[in-house]
Amino acid sequence: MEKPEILLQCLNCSNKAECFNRLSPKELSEVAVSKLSIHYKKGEIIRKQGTFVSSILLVKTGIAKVYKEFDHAENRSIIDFKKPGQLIGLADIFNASIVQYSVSALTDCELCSIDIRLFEKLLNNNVDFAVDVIKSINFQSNNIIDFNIKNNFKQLHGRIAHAILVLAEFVFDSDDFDVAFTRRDFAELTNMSSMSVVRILKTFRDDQIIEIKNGLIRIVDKPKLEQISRIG
Amino acid sequence: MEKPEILLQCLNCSNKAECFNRLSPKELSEVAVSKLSIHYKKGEIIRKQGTFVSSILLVKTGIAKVYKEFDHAENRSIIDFKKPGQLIGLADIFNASIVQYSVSALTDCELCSIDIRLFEKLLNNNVDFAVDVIKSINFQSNNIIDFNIKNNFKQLHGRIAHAILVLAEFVFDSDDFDVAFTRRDFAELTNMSSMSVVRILKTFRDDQIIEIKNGLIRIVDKPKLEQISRIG
DNA sequence: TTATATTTATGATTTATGTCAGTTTTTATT
DNA sequence: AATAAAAACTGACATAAATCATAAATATAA
Repeated sequence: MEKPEILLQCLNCSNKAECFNRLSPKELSEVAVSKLSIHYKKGEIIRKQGTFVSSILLVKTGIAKVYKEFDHAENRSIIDFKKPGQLIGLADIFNASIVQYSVSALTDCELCSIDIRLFEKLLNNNVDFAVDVIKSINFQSNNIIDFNIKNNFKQLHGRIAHAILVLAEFVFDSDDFDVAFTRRDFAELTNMSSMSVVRILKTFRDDQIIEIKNGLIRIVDKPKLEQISRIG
Repeated sequence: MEKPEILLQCLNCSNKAECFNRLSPKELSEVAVSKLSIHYKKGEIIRKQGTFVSSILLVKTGIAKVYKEFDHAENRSIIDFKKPGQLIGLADIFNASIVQYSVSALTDCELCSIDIRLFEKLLNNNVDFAVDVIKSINFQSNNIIDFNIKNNFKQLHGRIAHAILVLAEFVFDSDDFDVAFTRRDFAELTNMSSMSVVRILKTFRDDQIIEIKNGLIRIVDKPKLEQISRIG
């Protein structure tokens, strides 16, 4: 018996989040038939803090940034990035029914949207799935907390060095960024003013620790960057 | 048929974490017979970052503080507090097998220790239990992240005001603290130097926003404190 | 292309916060 | 009660970092 194409789409998806491997074929087909595929352009808002939770999203391509807003969005703080294979919205599960963090597209993104009721049903019926979700949630929040604490202990130079290293290793998967990351993004990630970010990126460039071409960063002297991150 | 006393202990425990209500009597009795009851004196280390995970702990009485250590413990950052009914160690589940956060007794504490293997077995066998654990984990980590971001946006006066309000509302459950919270604790919670904490608590006292008697804080002018927290 | 908005850059200045050194008070221990 | 140890306090000082003002460079739209 031939499987319907729509099921194969999810079955063969190479960017599936790990936990979906715990679903039975029947469960996965439920996801497959009801999921929505959406495309976001760079800068578009994917999920807005304060709205009702309606879905869990899977990043298929692109990178999304997760941030918290305060005081009518004048103040923002970037707390995480989502790349292919990662789920957006796990932090909202069984918590409030209100979205906790805004998410926007750092690059063009393709996402799959899964109805939150289906997702919670799967959790309630499949303990392997639930256990894997616990694993993901813990992994994510421990990383967020860890980044924040390390950031807090550093002075500005160390913060930027640390942020660049983390972005290279865990977000862009390369020392040669192909994603535009603005000074303001750095500021919102590291809790400093964008003026200071400008200044410090400048000194890093002058000292030939990084290169900036067309607004894209490339790490030139990684050991130096690691040293600055450690001591500063 | 009479239930054995040891089972009743857990069944009737008034400080049980919510998720244990999802366990069957048989499962709860497994916990009851294997759990260990431990007493810690104020200041003692309950759980040490970097060691192997061996247990999940339930706070029965007292308050514990959760913190992260860096550079051989010279730098510490308090990230959470645990009070009766709350579980310690959920962040370590299915993550690494290494304890992520140190925990020490802020006051004398009575804890129940549950073998991590039993706890993970229960998770794997009881989906209602697992779902409730997801709920707890999300609740905790969202609060930690929220506190941190708010703290980061404030200046020193606002940080201390915010910290005092959060401690009163969510940790000590009273505007009249009965728990000694040192200047250094404030510093490690709000990411500032203890000298600055001293100064600011002094101005709060001079301005009759708080009272400090025997080292214990009492909130006198809550609206003022809220205002400082908001604007500063 | 021009026009407009956004981002980046830079110097001068102010402010916030940490550091250091010394003193007093409180807490713990014998 | 006496002693030691830790915590809290205070002022002077240094410095890190934000703010302001303004210009240059890019990106975006008409």
